[in-house]
Amino acid sequence: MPVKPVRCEHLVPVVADPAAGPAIPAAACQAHRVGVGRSEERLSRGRTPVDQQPTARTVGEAEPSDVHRLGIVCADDAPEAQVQAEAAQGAQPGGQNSEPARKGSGLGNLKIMARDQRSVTPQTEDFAAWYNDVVFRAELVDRGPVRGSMVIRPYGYRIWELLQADLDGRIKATGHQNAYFPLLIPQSYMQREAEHVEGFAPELFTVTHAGGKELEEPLIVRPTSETVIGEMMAKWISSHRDLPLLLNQWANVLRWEMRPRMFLRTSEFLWQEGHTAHATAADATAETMLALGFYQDMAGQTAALATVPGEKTPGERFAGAERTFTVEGMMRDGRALQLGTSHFMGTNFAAAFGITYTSESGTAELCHTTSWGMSTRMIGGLIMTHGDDKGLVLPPAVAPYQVVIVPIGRGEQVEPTVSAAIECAATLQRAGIRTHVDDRPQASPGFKFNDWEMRGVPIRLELGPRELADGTALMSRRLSYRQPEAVKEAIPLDAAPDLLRAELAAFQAMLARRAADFRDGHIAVVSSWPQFAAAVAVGWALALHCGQQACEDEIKTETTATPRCIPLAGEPDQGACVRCGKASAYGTRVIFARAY
RNA sequence: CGGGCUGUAGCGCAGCUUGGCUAGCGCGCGUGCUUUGGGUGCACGAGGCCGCGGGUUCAAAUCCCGCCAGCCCGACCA
Repeated sequence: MPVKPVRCEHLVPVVADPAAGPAIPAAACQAHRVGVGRSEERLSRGRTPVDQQPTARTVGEAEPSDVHRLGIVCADDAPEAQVQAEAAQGAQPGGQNSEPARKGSGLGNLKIMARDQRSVTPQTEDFAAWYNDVVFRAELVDRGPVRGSMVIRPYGYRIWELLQADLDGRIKATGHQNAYFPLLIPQSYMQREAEHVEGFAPELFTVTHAGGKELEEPLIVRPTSETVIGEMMAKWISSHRDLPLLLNQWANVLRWEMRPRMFLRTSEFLWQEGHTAHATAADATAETMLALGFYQDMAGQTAALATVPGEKTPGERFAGAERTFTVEGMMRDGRALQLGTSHFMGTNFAAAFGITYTSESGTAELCHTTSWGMSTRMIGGLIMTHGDDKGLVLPPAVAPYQVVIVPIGRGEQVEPTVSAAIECAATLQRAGIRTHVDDRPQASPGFKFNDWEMRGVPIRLELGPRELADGTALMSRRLSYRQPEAVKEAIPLDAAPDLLRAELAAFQAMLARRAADFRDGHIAVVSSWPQFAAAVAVGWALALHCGQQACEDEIKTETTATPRCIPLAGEPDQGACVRCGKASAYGTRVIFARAY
């Protein structure tokens, strides 16, 4: 992935929006937490006569192959100018009704709750509040009863399943096999690799009692599975013929979190962890890079995220690893999010767990191991990369519903429009397009439009008497290529499957392109400390660094920015450290950014 | 764990300063009518251990102490 550096002066505010009105102090936004409505119940209760035909309602699901087909699209479908226009578009304030609420005099500003409860906090006003509004209102998650826990609701879980299916395919296609290892790990296992224990000690959950009695040896709830899997690998590997051993598991892990944040930092999260053992360091290194490629590819092709792959600096390395690699994503507020990570362990774990093999020449040798993971955090990355003031924006490849059909009609027209919608959905479904019919009788069309836009559905079709008469549907995109956004387009129903497939592919490409442009526009090559500080305030800084831990710490204290990675594609460069002036390390520039 | 803020109906809030009427309002929810092409309107209705536990008082949503939870800012992290 090429890093296109721009000069510092090209940096722009994260979201340029002169129309957004006065900024409101974050403290005042307290009042703004948005709760979760009951529309889930509504969905299940709103039975209509037409609904007795169960085939049609949210008909089926696309085949995994369709997901891949949609996911891999060319990024050049949308002309640059349109993409630029979109970027500006995304920054516009949300729904039509949010305007009156935002103006208002001094006192009004303190009472933000005066704003329409139906719209989300604008990103420019408070990005964190915006994020919270979106995850709850789009019904991706709900809060669990225990601090730091998260309930992933059906709409959010479907996104995870789509990501999962994509990555699982990539993992299996390269010869890895899925397995499952236990949640509970003897405490002694954790202690065998010195750095590993030390690194994880502050975040461990420990089980001290079972069956009403205190355990002789406490159990650890896995924060990651290197230790159990290492133990099993030692048992399973004896000859070079057993290598490489390529394992993966989909699992939950628990790590105590001081400051939970939905998807980004919760005490329990879902992930995939790959664990492999190899004869040589070269093989293991190649594996490490292969896995990193999974994440980079899936982030770019499927999630439409813009990333920079690189190596972690020693201070950011995984506990127990020799080298750690990462795929860093750029969020719309200019912060970095680690989307996937891949570790070369050398022989550290092999030595700790006795993972050895007999070589061809008969000598006993230590294996070289790797591990790599991608978690539900990726969903947070999706939200913060594509979302706007109307709410979520989902790339078609991971959208639970790629198309939502809103039947429109009153009185006697309800039945025919709803059945037409259901029929249309069935056709699209057969064409591999995930389609949903919103036939809630009590909600007005306008409400549904806003609702599905908030939930990020890429394409909406309106089907009313007029369309029925001439065999068309009115299509509108969550983000359009044209201005003004509200433009709707009539499409012939009989050509809908092909047309929509193309639309979805174009939409996917447009998002990927937009994200890449945003990333490139927010990475600045900096050569002085003031430039550095300015750059990390709004985006990423590409800087020469001495590599000293103390210097890193100072940078962090002063700017809250940390080294995110040493880009793999970084051009050779050296000189004075941007902070302390000593000779630079790493042979190339390092990305510094504020991170999640 | 430190600093700041907040817990009253599903959600958003008022009431608390100065203790006392039946604890209110908006949205949402239910029923009926009316409506439906960008967040329909009207009527009626349901819904509240006022975060939890103690204390002061004739009397506590209101005052005092403790605890718990959530949000924002710092140290940790996929």
